[in-house]
Amino acid sequence: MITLAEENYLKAIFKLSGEKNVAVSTNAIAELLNTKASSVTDMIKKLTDKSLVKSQKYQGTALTTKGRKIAIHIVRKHRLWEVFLVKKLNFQWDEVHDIAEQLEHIKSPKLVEYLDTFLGFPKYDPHGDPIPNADGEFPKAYSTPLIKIKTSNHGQVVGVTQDNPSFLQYLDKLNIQLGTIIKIIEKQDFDNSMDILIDGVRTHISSEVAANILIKES
Amino acid sequence: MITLAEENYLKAIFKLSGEKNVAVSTNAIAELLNTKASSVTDMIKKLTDKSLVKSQKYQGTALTTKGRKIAIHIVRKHRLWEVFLVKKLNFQWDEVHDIAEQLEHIKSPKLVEYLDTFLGFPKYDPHGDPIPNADGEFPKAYSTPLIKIKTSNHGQVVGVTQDNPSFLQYLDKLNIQLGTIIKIIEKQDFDNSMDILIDGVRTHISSEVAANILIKES
DNA sequence: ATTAATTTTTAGGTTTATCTAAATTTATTT
DNA sequence: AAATAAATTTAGATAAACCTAAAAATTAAT
Repeated sequence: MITLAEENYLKAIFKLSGEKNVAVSTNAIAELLNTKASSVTDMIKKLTDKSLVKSQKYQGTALTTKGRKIAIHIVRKHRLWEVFLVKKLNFQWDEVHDIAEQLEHIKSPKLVEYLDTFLGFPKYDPHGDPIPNADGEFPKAYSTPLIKIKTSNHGQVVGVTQDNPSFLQYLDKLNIQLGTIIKIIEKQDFDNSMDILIDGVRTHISSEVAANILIKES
Repeated sequence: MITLAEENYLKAIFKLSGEKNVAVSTNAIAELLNTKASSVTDMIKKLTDKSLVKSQKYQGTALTTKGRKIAIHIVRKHRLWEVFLVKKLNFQWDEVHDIAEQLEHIKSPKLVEYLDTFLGFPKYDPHGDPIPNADGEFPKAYSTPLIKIKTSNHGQVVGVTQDNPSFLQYLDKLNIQLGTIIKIIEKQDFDNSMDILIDGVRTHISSEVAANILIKES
């Protein structure tokens, strides 16, 4: 049995080590979890005993295959619940994080898969982050949500992750269609909105719209 | 802040004391929560300090208005989540208890109300149990335990007062579901067991089973 | 109305996940 | 390369929620 605290540590190490699964420092984990380095050392010992992380004294900590699998599963749950909260319960996308942080710890293998089915197997969460499938595989990066594209980069619209009429009509009005070339001019940190260039015309769009447009970078 | 353990104690005391909010014994709480009487005594002290229960040494424990309000809110969440799991995610009614037991502890006032709206403000959960509204009021009760129904009378199954999987599966086997019409044919005084008629078929059930089936007389 | 049985509480421990403070190891400066 | 700074670990405590065993209070039985 994996405790709630253990799950949070695995998730934190996963977040810090990213794709490459590099070793992360004790202090980095402590800062992310708002706890003390000594507490982290204690927990790392426990996770090591359970073969969920590999750690060398003073040299940092990395997830084992087993630990990584669990971490990805928690991320999967978190992002699926976020989709549920926004798409089904009509939460704003910036209200859902803390609730998903609780829901991600609900234990029931069936629940996650039923929820995924109910939501129509979404590939991205409301923030544009990719949702791993039941096998822990992330969607291949043919496309990236517009919101994740870096300033001054550009790419082609290859899809959307929302299909309600008002959203699509709004895209029409912005002259955004499949194949449209979009360039990021400027991003606002405080609300994640952005200025983009479409056919030489500068337009401002909200983070919510940007999260639902899929781009193939070029 | 109320902890998960505290919430479970409040819910247990609420379940045991029922409508009348009578004092319940330490042992009864311990048995329901699969814990020891000494642990219950410890927790009662803590809940007393927080003004959530009132307790007299050796004389039992009852909820305060504040404690009762919290307990009812947990029941509300539990039952709304059960509706979600059965109606939206297509779980069977006998699979949802353990999951709802986890979901009921998610903290977010908005979440419960949005969920209620999403579900269309249901009045009963999949087991026929009433769902209190946001103000903690239960829909008016109109049911009687089968065991209290007089011989030769009949009525319709509108709920159960127990939701462990083996009980529910047993009901399935007896062809007893919500809406089933049951007539009392004969009662055994010495053990309170009874013979009943379901769809023209005579069946014998124990008092324990009869005590947990809610009937609307007709 | 004593005695016996049961229930409840108290006393003292255990485990999990924290913490502070001190010691140790590694990294950075001069 | 020695001294200083920073990062990490160890040692010892604490609070929550549980436990066992023994003492105390209540209830039931003779």
